[in-house]
Amino acid sequence: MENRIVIIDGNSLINRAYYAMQRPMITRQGVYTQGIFGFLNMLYKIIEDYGPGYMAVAWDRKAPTFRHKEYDAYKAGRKKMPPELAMEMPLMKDILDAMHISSLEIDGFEADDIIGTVARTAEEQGLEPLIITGDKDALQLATDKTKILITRKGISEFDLYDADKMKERYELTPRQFIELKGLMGDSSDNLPGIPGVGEKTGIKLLKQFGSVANLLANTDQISVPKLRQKVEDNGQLAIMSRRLAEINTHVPLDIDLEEFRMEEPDYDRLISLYTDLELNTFLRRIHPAATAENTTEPDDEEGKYRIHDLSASDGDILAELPQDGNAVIKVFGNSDHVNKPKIFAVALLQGDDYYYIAWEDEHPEELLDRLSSLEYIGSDLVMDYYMLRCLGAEKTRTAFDTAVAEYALEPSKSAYDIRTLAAAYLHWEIPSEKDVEKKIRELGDDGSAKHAVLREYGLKWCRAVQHVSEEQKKELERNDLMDLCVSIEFPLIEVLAAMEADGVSVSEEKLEELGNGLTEEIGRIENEIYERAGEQFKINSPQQLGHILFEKMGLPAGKKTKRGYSTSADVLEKIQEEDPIVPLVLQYRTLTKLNSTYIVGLRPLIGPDGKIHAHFQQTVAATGRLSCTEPNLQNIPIRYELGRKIRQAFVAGEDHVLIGADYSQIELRIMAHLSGDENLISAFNNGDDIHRMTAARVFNLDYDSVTPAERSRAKAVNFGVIYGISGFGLSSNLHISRKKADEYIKEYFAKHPAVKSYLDGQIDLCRKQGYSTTMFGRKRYIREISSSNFMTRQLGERLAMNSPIQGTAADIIKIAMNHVFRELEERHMESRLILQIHDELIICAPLSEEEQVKELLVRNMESAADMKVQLLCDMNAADNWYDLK
DNA sequence: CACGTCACG
DNA sequence: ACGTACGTGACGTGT
Repeated sequence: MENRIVIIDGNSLINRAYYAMQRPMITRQGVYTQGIFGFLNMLYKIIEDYGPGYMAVAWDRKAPTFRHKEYDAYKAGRKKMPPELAMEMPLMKDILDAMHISSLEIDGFEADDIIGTVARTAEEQGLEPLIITGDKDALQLATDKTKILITRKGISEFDLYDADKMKERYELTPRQFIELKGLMGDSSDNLPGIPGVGEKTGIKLLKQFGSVANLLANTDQISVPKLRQKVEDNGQLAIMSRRLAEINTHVPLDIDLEEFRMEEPDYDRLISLYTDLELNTFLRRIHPAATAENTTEPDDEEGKYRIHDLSASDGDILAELPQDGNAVIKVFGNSDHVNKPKIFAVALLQGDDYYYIAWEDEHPEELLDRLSSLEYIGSDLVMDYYMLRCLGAEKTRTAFDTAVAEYALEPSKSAYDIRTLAAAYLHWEIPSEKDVEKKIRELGDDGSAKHAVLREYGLKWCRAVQHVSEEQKKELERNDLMDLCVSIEFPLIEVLAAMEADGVSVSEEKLEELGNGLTEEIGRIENEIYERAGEQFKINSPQQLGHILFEKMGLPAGKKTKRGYSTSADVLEKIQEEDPIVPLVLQYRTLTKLNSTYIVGLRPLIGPDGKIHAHFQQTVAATGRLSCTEPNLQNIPIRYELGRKIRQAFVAGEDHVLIGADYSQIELRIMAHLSGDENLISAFNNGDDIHRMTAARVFNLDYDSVTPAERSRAKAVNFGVIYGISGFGLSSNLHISRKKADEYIKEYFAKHPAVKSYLDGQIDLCRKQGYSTTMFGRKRYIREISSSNFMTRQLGERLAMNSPIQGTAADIIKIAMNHVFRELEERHMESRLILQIHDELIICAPLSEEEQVKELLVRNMESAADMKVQLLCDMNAADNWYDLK
């Protein structure tokens, strides 16, 4: 719409954007961007939806008492802008400037007044104003030409108001909206209005009297005596509130509407701003337009590549392929991790030679061997390796992985795909998988069309990986992270791929049997719960359950959640004795959890080979740990017998045995080492029971007289220390008073002063550097630590204490995995590492290798790091996971 | 898609 | 006065 002018309330929108984001967005340099991010999302949406010909953004710049001397407390109730958001403001204005969108601000006036003035002027000159704000005050500006968009649900949705819609919604004209505010006031603006008059009464009065002035002149006509009294008593407040509520549409502003006309942005500046602010979504979005003139077009040098268009079935393919060295690789295929993956094509880039191998089932036996002789550069290589390994490749060595490298640089990011990285590092636009699929569909799904598309896409991909990796190498060096990548993370990739490809054997029969038992029991309990409740309801719905327990049955409710009563296990456990329905509900929860997650959820993930091939993800956990999905094999039940039985379904298979070893107290040992606390070190090196020892020290007991209950309390204290101790946390965990918990902590630190100074030191260091570091140099940026919000800052401090410990443990077991994998390989053994559960490794071994594996597993794990305290493992063997204890 | 809940280390 | 233990993933419910 060419004659549409969009006028935005900048403060209102960036505020809403800032608070709508539940997680902070911060760049590596520590610049907050969540307000900008939300603002831009909204801005782009408006431009797309309305295509305005003109646009301007208005900002508040008002000394509070300048205009409204009458009422000093005006807006005193408003919260000050947090510094995190304040630092975003100049950047936001820079971005708008680069977009050639005018920012309007005048000392002494609010954005509202500027908006009102611009809208009035624009309307007089024949334009159609559209006002965007989160503040309902602006509704008074609506006319038949001027429309108002009010944000809803944060900033993602809008309600459109014009004069008609106002009439419909409020039964008032826009001008009467000012009168309404005069009557009801506005607590956020600290406008008093008439006490006791809200929206309902206000509208009723205005329908009768039309305005505040008319109302006050005719108070005798107010039918309700109490209301009449209130109006008469507070007439002055209403008049003042009304005056303050009215937006000034005549601020001193020279308006030349032509200055607001939409223009092409300054792409260079915008790209540099988006890059610095790590706003990759927007970088990508402006890219197609920007590249045309402003950045290196990645395609213009494509001519320099020698394209080798090959087919796996070619007799002489081996002669065509590189013999050795590094190559960028991208394997196209389908791997759902249940069925055997199918490779469709392999793309390789070595120097200026680009090889595209259309994959055929018929191919020389040596083809996979040849592919095993290269070292690879890729992006998320574990996927490529998984497919190659499932088809028989035995070696998949890594020179570089852009996803893993980026994770090392910044482990809390949400996306590490090459599209995002290419946009961030190179300003290149790589087509998305979706675009590629669409293109293939359009061309018809025959093989040659698909190959044509993938051949082109593969080269783009490989070139992006190549260039991104060069940039990342510099960054890794600058940040001392190259070593972590080269000696731990990159070698681990093929270990994970092999673990995924080998998979874990699962007995479907056993699972079925366990499932039947559960289903039967669930049915019984379900009926009993319905009987006791007197009705049927969804027991797993916290909302419905809360209604039944706390309203219908009148049981004492504990904490509340946003939506109502909390029905979490710790709340229910406290009222277990009150009614037999409570323990039944707890039991029902346990059983349905086990059944739906670990029986029903697991079954479809078992492949035709009788195995589960879970994904081990290397770029998810901010501390450096691995994570495991589809299914998560790192949270298979163990603590309680009933759930633990699920492990019976995970089996070694015929003539095989499972061998598992787990580190004993690895995190406490790491803390002993890092802090250098002599008491802890000697306790560990003496082989003492550390929880018992802690109990003796903290509760002033004799080591030998510590009871199991005391030991268990001490264990919670030890965990507390690792998690970044807080009195509240410990007290709620142990169900003791806050005071008692504080005493324990005080006593712990008194007995372990080195631990205290170590943890304090970690907080200090993190505050200075902005990140925490593990023994092996892994970093985690912790912006929370310099937050102005107390809660957030405390969280940051806990993270600063915990991350080096949890992260070092992650480093150590990764090193052990690398060593175990390599030794099995070098000794040409058939045993396979199949699982990692944070402090535990499990190998599936042929019976003939059992003894060798037991030795090598423990040896490699215990020697993975050199510390002031010994690393010790417990080790077991059995033909199923349950018996591995 | 967010939330509450609960499984693991 | 704030209202918290650290790190994950999957499920069912309800918007």
